[in-house]
Order: sequence, then C-alpha cells, then structure tokens
Amino acid sequence: MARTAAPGTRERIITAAAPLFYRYGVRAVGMAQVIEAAGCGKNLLYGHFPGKSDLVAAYLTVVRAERDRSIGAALAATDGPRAALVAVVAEIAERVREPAFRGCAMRIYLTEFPAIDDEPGRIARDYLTSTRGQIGDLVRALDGDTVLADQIWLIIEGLYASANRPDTDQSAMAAVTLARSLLAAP
Amino acid sequence: MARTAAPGTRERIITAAAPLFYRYGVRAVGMAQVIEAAGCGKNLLYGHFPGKSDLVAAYLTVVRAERDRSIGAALAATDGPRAALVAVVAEIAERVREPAFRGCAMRIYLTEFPAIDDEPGRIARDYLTSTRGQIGDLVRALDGDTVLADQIWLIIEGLYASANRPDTDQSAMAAVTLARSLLAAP
DNA sequence: GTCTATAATGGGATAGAC
DNA sequence: GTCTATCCCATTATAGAC
Repeated sequence: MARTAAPGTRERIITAAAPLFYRYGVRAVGMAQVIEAAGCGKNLLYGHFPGKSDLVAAYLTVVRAERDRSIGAALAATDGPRAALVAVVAEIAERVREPAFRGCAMRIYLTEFPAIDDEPGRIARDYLTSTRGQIGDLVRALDGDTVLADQIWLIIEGLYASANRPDTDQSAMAAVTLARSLLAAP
Repeated sequence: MARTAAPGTRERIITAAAPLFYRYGVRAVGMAQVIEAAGCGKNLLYGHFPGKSDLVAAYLTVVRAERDRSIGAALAATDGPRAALVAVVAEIAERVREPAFRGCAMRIYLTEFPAIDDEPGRIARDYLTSTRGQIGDLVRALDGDTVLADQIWLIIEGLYASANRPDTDQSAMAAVTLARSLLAAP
C-alpha cells in the first residue's frame, strides 16, 4: 500500500527552518541542519523545496504573513490614523524588546545578500515598500506632510536596528515617546 | 641579492579588500578574490594576515579610524554640544546619501555574524558602544536628559538602516530635521 | 630572500541517486 | 535515510622567478 502524503509537511519544514534562519542567518544555516531540525529525510525536503532559495522564500513569506497579521491586529484596535501610527510604532517597540528578537528578518536578509536579486530578495523588498506605503497612507489620511511619514519611517528603521544592542529597551521607549510627540495633535 | 620587503604591503592588501568586504559582505568575498584585487600572491597575504579573521579585523580597524577622523572633524567645526550633536547627525546624513554607501560597516558585520564572538565582532561592538558614549557625553554636556540621547541614537540607527533604500534621501533629510527640532533650544 | 603561481589538503555546502 | 558527486572555500605546501 502506498502511504498517503502526510499533510502539513511543508509547514512543518518551514517551522523548523524559520528560527534557524532567523537566529543564525540564512547563509550560516545549512540544509542538513534544517533536515535534522525538521526530523525528515532529504528527499522529502527537496520534494517540497527544489532548492534552498525556495525554502528561504517560503520562510520570508511566512514572516510577512505574520507581520501583516500583527500589524493588522494592532491597527484594528485603534481609532483613526493618528492612533494607528502610534500603535504601529508601539507594536514594533514591544517586539524589539523580546529577548529572541534580532531585528527584522527581511532587513537582515537584505543585509546578508546585498548584491543578489533572487526571489527572497524580492519578497523582502516588496515587504519594505508595502510597509512604507502603509505608513504613507496613514500619514496622508491625517493630512500630515510627507516629512512626517519619513520621520515615522526613520523611527521604525531605528527601532529595528536597535534590536540586540545593549540599550534596546531605552531605544524602544525613546521611539514610542518620539512617535507620540510627532503625532501629538496640534 | 635578496630583495628588500616591499613597504606598505599590508595597507595595499587592506585597501584592496575593504571595498569588497563592504560592498558584497565579508562572507561573500573569498580570500582568492582579495588576492586577485590586491594583485599579490597567496603567501604574501597569509604572511601579513594569518587568517581571514585577521584581515577582516584590520579592515574594521581602518573603518573605525576613518570614522573617528570624520566625526572628529565634524565636531571640531562646531561650537558647543548642541551644534555638535546636529553636526554628527548631519555628517552621517551626508554619507548615507553617497551612492556607494550601503550602511555602517560595523553594523553590517554584526548582522552578518550575529552568533560569533571573534575579534572583528569585538571591534564592531567597541565602536558602537564608544559612539553611543560620545552621544551620551554630548547630551550630558548640554544638560539634556537620557531620553534625548536615546532619541538621537535612534535617529542615527535609523539613518544607517535607511542606506540603500529607495527613499534614502528623504530619510536623511527627515533625520536632520528631526534632530534639529529635538535640539532646538527651549 | 621576497615574492608569484599553482597544486594539494581538508572541511562543509548544495543537491541528486538509490 | 544513506551514500555520493560536485563544487567552493580557507589554508598549507611546493616549485620556481626575480
């Protein structure tokens, strides 16, 4: 009897690979390491992902889905673009303070592979432009000028960069304080 | 007759390696590539640098010296801690706008090798704590609170992270504007 | 002696075969 | 799942050119 394909294998592999890629970097993690963590055979993995690049792309796609969900939840709990912008910064600030947080996975990937234009890179860049667009939309919705959007974006970039630094907590607080003061109603 | 050792070989190798490491990342650049760029033989390089890690450490040491010089020059041209803080942000903002600029070499290295505690990593971390200390000193000199220092530092982190993004110029302007407004005399 | 050029070594990686 | 082909890389050893 032929065994039926186990469902959720793809997700299981991605779930095993994601924390490794995130923590140690994509380049530092080999396929053998992923296979061991997933507890599967080589054929199974290469059946689902023809190459490492495909697995990395899937990893970043999952990251993006999680991010969209978290940001969406933060936005849904707010009332109006002003509160929404504060909520976005606050959500990132909270995440940055988590001990395992090492920065934005997309940005880390782009730093790791600056000169390569592949599928994961496209996913990462798309995510950045999309997120930046959301900030711009929110600022426009509150009749703010483009400089305000650039400033909020700068705070977000700084926040991500401050992850895993000695003074992450202070940076996170400073970011929220700064965003609040920029967004204080005139 | 024995040939005398060529002077400046060490510097020549570092000068050849630095732009490669910076542009493509330390991991992506092989020793063969460095050797080709330096136009020397393998033995000569390994005579001056026992391993790749030593070469990378030398590269980051040069980067640090250049940074200290640039920041020092920017500070020397200013009058008082308030102007100095603006000058520091402005100097980075100018650098970020250069086409070849890809971010802070130290931060890039730490992102590339997050889980390794080696000599280059120590150099990079030392640089960050030292630079952060300078900001703190300047803020204290103008009787600012620690939150102000955290905010300036956040701006600097965001500025570096904004390098090689589609909207680098706007980020750079936003950073200077933001720093100026934070440092406007009360 | 100082250097270049080139092979050789050993480790680890992706990926395919079975 | 194991085994293997192939490649890349850091490093060392060797041979020869000036």
